[in-house]
Amino acid sequence: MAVTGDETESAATGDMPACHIRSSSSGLPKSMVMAASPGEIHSPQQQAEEATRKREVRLMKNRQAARECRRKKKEYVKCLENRVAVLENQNKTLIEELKALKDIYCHKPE
DNA sequence: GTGACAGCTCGTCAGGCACC
DNA sequence: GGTGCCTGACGAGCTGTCAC
Repeated sequence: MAVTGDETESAATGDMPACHIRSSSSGLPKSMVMAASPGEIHSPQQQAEEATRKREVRLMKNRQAARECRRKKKEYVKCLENRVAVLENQNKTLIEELKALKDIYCHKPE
């Protein structure tokens, strides 16, 4: 069986697979992460630069988050497709089994 | 060759949710 | 409340296919 219990559970609840590990670091360049403290900002130009920098950091983080989100979604869909294949096989086996049992029962001498 | 179309990927925005 | 993360929705750009 290729589908684990956890996957079965998450599929039943509609959640993503449990194999996802959340990374603590953002993966951003240090130059983007290091910010001047608010106390150091005085001029309107510095404030504008700070706002621009913050926006760039936010966009970069969101870009990475979107990539990760899509990767997880693909993985989830793959899990579901595997599960469908497994269940279809099980179904086929059970139908064959039922057919065989019916055969035996119908031809049983009285 | 090329224009139309469908399908896919990516970046961005907006809203919900959890945590503090 | 403020902040950060996650994800659905949307638009833009790219690519493959098909009819002409």
